[in-house]
Amino acid sequence: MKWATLDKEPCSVARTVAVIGDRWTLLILRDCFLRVRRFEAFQTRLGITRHLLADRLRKLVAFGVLERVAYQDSPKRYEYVLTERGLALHPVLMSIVHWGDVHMSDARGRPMLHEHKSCGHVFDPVMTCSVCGGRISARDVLTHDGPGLIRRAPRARRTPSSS
Amino acid sequence: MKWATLDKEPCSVARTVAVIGDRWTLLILRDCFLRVRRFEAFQTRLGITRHLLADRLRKLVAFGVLERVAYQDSPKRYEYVLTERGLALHPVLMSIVHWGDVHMSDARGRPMLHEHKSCGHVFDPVMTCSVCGGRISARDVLTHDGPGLIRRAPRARRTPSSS
DNA sequence: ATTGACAGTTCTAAAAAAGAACTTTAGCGT
DNA sequence: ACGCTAAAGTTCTTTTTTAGAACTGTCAAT
Repeated sequence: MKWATLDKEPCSVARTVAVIGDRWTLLILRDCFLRVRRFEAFQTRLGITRHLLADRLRKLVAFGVLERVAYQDSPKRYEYVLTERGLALHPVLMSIVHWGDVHMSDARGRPMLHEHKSCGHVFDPVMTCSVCGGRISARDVLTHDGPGLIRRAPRARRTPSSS
Repeated sequence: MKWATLDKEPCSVARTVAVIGDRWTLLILRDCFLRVRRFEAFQTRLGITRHLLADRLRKLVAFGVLERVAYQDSPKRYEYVLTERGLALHPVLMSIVHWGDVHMSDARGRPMLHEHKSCGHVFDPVMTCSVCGGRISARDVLTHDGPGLIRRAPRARRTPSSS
C-alpha cells in the first residue's frame, strides 16, 4: 500500500486515512472545530513546525476539507475555515473525543464537555442506526461487499492438488 | 507538543491520537474489525513492513486496545484480538468509513455495506445526543471546559500599559 | 534432508519531521 | 526616516522514522 495512492484504494477507511490519518492533521482539525483559523494560531497552540503546518494545511485545502480565505489585502493574509466537507468530519472528531473521555481520562475527569444546543444538555455522542434508530455496537454489525469494491486477485497458492 | 507525552495532554483528542493517530494504526484497526488476527495476515493484506507492524502491534497491546493471545504452543504463536477497549473504537472506525463513503467514493459507489444485525437493514451510522436522542451536527454543539482541563498559563503579552 | 509456515528481528538506504533562521509586506510609535 | 512588531510563509541543516530486503528460530510435512 502506497501513501500517494491511498485515496484511490477500494476502502473508505483507507481513503479517509489518506486525508486525516496523520497525527498533526487530526490535531489541526480539532483546533479548526474550536474555531482556530490562522497560521500563527495553529502554530502557537500546537507547537508544530511551520514547515509541516504549511504542508498539512495545503493538503487539507487540496482535499476540500478547509478553504483558504483572504481576510485582508495588502498584505494578503489568509485564514483556514472548515468547508461543508470539513464540517462533515465532526462525527469522527466527536467519536475520537468520546473514546478519549472514557478510556484515557485521569482522576480529574474529562477535559472538555459538549453541550447539545438544541436540547441544552451536556451529552455523549451515541452511534445509532439510520434505519431503526437503535444503538450500534461492534458486535451488532455485519459487513458486506458493496458496489465500489474491487477485489484484488487472490495470490496463487500451492495446494496439494496443484502442480 | 511532543509525541512521547501526547497521551498525557489535557485533551481527549490528543490522548486518542496518541493511540490511533497514525496511518498504519488505523488500517491495522480496520483489519482487526474485519477479524484479521495474525501477523502474517496483517502484513500480507497491508503491505506494511514487518518492522513497523511489530512496533504498531506492540503499542496497541501496550495501550490495551489489542490483546496478544497464544493460539498454539510449540512453537508458541500469538494472535492479536480486540479488547473491550478496542471494540469501543468501533464508532471511530464507523464514522471514518462513513465520511469516506460519502466524500471519497467514486462512481461505483461505496466499497462496503454495513448491516445492523438487530434490525436486518443496511444502514448509515448517525451521531445522536445521549440526552435527547436528536441528531448531532457540528453547528449544534457548544464546548465547555471540563474538570480535567488544565489551562496553560497564557503567554505574557506586551500591552500599551505594561512596561 | 529439504522445504515451508509463522512471528518476528536486524540491517542499510531513503523519506519525513524537528528546529531554527530567514523573507516579504505593511502598520505603529518616535 | 528608523526600528519594532505582526502574519504567513520559505529555506536550511540535523535528527528521527519509515521502507525494503534479508535473516533467525521453531516446528510440521514431504
